[in-house]
Amino acid sequence: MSTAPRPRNRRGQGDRLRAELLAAATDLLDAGCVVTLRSVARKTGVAPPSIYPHFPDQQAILLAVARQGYTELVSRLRFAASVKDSRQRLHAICWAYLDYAQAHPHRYRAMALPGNEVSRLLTDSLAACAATGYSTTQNPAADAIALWLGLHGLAHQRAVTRFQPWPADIAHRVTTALARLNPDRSGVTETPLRSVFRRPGG
Amino acid sequence: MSTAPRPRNRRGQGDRLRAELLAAATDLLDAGCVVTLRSVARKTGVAPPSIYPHFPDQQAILLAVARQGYTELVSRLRFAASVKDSRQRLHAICWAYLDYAQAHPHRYRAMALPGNEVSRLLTDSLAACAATGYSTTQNPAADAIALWLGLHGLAHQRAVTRFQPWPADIAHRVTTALARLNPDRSGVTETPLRSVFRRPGG
DNA sequence: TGTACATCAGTGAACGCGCGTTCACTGATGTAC
DNA sequence: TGTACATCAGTGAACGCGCGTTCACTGATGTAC
Repeated sequence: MSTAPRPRNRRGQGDRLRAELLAAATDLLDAGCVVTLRSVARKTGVAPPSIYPHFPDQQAILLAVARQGYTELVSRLRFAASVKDSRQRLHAICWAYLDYAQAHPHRYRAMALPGNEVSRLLTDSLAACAATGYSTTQNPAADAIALWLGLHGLAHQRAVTRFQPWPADIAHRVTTALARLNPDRSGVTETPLRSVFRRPGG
Repeated sequence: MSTAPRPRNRRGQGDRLRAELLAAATDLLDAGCVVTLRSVARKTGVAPPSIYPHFPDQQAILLAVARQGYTELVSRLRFAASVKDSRQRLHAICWAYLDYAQAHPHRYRAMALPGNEVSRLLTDSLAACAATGYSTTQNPAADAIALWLGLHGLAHQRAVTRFQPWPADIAHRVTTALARLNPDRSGVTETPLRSVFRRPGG
């Protein structure tokens, strides 16, 4: 299975390799493989030293992957933040966050989340929810951070462990509680928990 | 600096080395060093092959460290669960959890938390809080998991990032919200957030 | 329009390193007789 | 009480491997004249 050798970029297009390396590193990470300088080179179809003009060392590659992942996550959150109704907007942002983490668990784990941007988006929606009376929060900024930390806990634990005997509405529980949303049954499926989750002494 | 050679265990005491290896691996992990078979052997003052009678391979060592850490964490939570008042008990458990994670951040990260035992302890206290009227939870078991995930998010993010521009009462916010505790100002310090945390547009 | 040359994009071989794991071994110590 | 022997606790040297990084290089391609 000798693949055709990767065609060399034209003159002036050298930066394309950087993008290819980044994509290869992302693929390796997502596949749960070790991201080494040599594995990235192999995956890209390039000799190991070819990486150096583009990245100073191996951890710079992983850093770039993480940064790109974070940027992508934030852009999805921003899109979710375009929902009109403040309560639905808050839910959309939370769901987008959890979806992204679930879709790319390894990538999510590798991201050292600064959280500032996430919190800012959540703060805006949370403040809007407070203004509309959806939320009883007294401090949207602080509760936005609390909400983000809750989302992170759920997202991370989902990314780390395989079997999760949690109630099906766990995400809803975490978000509504931390956002201090008033009880509102619209669109909420109260799943029968007994099937997936055994209550103590029950 | 040639240290005196480690004295060989007496006959029948061979299992002591296992404990020494485990302690060395824990120290290395806590110090943020790489835990390799050879580094553990070095730290213990023993030749690399000496490990094999005690652990089948390197990841078995790390697994044992993680398991021991989890056991220790749970025992601390159990101790915290001896507090009488249900509300204070819940807080004690949460605080013990966060304290342990903060005291051993690397160890905490290495622990693949099963969470079952943690959730069980939280469920009991949460059910007690509901009975006393402290908490408005309708489903202590499910909310205990939500609470645990929130604690995990906070603990993990604390363990991962250095600088955390979060409000000082963030732990209190996360726990009370997820435990659905009624507002109760007893013993709660409402810290001035403006100093550590900038509100949007403020 | 032709050609010499600089530059660009990437190669191939080699290095030293720490790793996990194997093998045959050593010397102390308890035990059977 | 003495002694041969089995066992135990651990060693030392060696292996093959993949790693990050270096070095001098190659060949295509754009550009100045």
